[in-house]
Amino acid sequence: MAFDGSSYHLDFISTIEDWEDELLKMNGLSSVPTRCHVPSISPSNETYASSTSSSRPSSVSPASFNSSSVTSTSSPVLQISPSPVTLSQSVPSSTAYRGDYNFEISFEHQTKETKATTWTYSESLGKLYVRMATTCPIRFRTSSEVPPGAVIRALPVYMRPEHVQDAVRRCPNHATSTENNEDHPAPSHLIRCDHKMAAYVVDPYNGRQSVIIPQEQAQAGSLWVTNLYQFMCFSSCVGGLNRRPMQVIFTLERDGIVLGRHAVEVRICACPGRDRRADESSAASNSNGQSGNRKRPASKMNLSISPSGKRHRGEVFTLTVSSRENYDILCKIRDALELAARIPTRQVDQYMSQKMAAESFSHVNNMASVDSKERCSGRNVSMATIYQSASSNILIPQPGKHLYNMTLANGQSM
Amino acid sequence: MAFDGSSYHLDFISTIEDWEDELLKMNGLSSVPTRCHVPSISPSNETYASSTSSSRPSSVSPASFNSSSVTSTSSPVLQISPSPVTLSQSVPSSTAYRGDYNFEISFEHQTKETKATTWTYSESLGKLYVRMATTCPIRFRTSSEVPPGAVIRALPVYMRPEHVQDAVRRCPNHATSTENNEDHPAPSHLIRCDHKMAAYVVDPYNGRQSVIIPQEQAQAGSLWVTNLYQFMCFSSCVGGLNRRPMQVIFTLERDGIVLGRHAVEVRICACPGRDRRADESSAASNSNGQSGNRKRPASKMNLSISPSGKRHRGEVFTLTVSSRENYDILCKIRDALELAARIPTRQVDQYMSQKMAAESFSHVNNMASVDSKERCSGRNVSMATIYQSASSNILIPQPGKHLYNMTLANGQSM
DNA sequence: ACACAAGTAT
DNA sequence: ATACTTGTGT
Ligand SMILES: [Zn+2]
Ligand SMILES: [Zn+2]
Repeated sequence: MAFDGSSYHLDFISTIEDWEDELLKMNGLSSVPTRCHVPSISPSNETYASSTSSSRPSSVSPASFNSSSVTSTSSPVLQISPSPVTLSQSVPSSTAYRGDYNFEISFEHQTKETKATTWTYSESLGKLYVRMATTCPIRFRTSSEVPPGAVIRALPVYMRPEHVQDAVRRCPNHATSTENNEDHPAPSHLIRCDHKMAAYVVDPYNGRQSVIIPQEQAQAGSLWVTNLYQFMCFSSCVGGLNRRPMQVIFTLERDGIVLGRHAVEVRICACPGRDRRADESSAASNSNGQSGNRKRPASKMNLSISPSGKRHRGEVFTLTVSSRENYDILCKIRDALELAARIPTRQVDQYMSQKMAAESFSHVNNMASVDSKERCSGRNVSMATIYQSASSNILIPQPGKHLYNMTLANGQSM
Repeated sequence: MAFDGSSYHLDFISTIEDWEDELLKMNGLSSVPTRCHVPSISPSNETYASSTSSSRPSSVSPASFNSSSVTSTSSPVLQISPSPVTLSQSVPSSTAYRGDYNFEISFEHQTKETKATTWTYSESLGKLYVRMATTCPIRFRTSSEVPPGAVIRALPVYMRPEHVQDAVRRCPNHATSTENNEDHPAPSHLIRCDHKMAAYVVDPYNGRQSVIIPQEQAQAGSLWVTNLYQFMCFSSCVGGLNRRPMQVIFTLERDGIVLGRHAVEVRICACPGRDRRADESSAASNSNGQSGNRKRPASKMNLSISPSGKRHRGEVFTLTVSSRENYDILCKIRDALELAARIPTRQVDQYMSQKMAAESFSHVNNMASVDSKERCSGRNVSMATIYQSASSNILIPQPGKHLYNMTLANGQSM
């Protein structure tokens, strides 16, 4: 029996009995003869219908995008035989069901970080917004008398009737990338759980992929047990979820019997905060008469920006430089100058006033600081000056009587 | 010998000699002993470094996204041994070269369909906009005396210095999808040619994929031969081109020798018309005074809301300069750099390719001219270099052995 | 052809 | 955090 620190590898379990033994130990029990709480699980490679020369015939025929030509991974995962209630029906139930053990899930109340948060849960929409491949804590509660050997399964299911029958799996891009997949037992699974006992399951009959972890009792004084989940594709991933709304069905199971169930719609995206806000406001605007928010400025009505000043036409000057390093620098500078010339006057003004405002803080008392207005006029040094300077090497300062200081914004990559 | 009606399958050619025989027959010649005009081509499966149980070891180790775990396809393609001039250099030349046979390419003049067109070519930008997986006619011209056995190769190459060394290939999603890949010999190739003699080639040393077709003489009364190409990923495909600008290098070759070359930047997108228009108007707004078109609705945020463009970073570096003249110059440069940093990547890329195109006319024979690609990397001179240069006065060029020339657009008012 | 959606660069 | 890019639905 061995842990790999994050997720369970079948490499280290010779049989499902080992997993069950470990599970029971966690519940303070020793291995018992009846190990059927996860019925008929038998280890096997996760195998897709594929054109590879895999010697093991695959019984999985996933419905979604092109899985038939996806390479077979050699990652060990559990393959579970029919678990009628949970998996093998073509449309798993998503009905909330507390059950006899008061199975509940919830999300931590977030500490006011509404912005660049990695996940956020909308109570009003019952929808979780989570950034791809980040860790999202989900809390589970059961009454204390849950029999040992129970597990919590997380199963993703499409919400629209047209798609419910499709198994939810990662898109080929993400499933076959090395990114995040190194040493992971189930690269093609959308949902991962950081639990060390996590086992990745694929239903041989409908190809649905899920992850199970043992149900554990909350620690003393706590009602909730927190488990860490990761979602490994965007809801928008082409060839995968492909913008199809999806929910995760969490079931408390024992002996293949569902003891409790809760479903949460999950949107996996790059900007959970933005998207939640957008969803909630559009929901608000149509549920009540809140004409409140339009989503869009009605297109081309947009006030067009003033076209920037016209540029004189195509005359070209040639500057000869006798050092490669200076040549490179000057190329960069020329490019910056010519690009800068494309910026609308308004933006330049904005930049300038920012600059001036910023510099009112940066004056160092023992240095001469050129007055902003005066400095601005520095912009009018003629290009010829620089040409001359560069080509005649007079960039060598005269041993100075004054020190000027100049501030530069960070992040300038040259 | 058999045709499949659209592209050439190695299934039907037992050896490259068959391909060559056919090629010569098309040129009105019978098979001849010397078949080396496509050097050392040997048929083989295209095989990626992969974790599949393919018994055939792969010599190809492509650079791009996750190819190492992509399934091996069983589609036959040609694998070409080193063709030094064209393929095996890590950065293939893209210099236009008419050569002795006046090799030229062009695009049909489009019949006013500016809208939902499937492809459009911008003469001003030298850039082709084409919808993915549609057929795009490209016209080739050579003088009539081209020796028999010549081929035309289409090789995609990334344009930015950071990516030029990556082989351009389809993203895993599209490469492994069944869509468009049924019976195609090269599902992972970005570029397809509808020619019945098309042969798909992969360089075993750098993984670059290309397609070759025989060069043919124009029909009587016509200068041009039209060939039909397809581009099988979006320029934006995640895990593939991934928004990286790309060009296609067309070479006229015989016996592995490049007889002529032309490169065309290609953007594969969903809306060629829209995107061309966007590119051209952003280009126009800089190069001439065409106040005509704005590029952007100017994001009403800018107009209505706080002008307080906050510097996210706010870090400020202070540079001391001991000459007033240099101080003025550096102020100007700093402003240009910081303004230039606000320009969207796309516009910068466009500026760069215009620059490169313009310079192809300005090469002066008795001056060393730094290759455009190489020069681009000059943009990566770190800011620290300039700081250092400016503050330690090392802008003094070493008495040069080379003269570099640099062109500057007019109208730069400093 | 327009407008939205949603990842990403800045 | 903002706003641009770009595929997609209508
Ligand atoms: Zn994905
Ligand atoms: Zn693609």
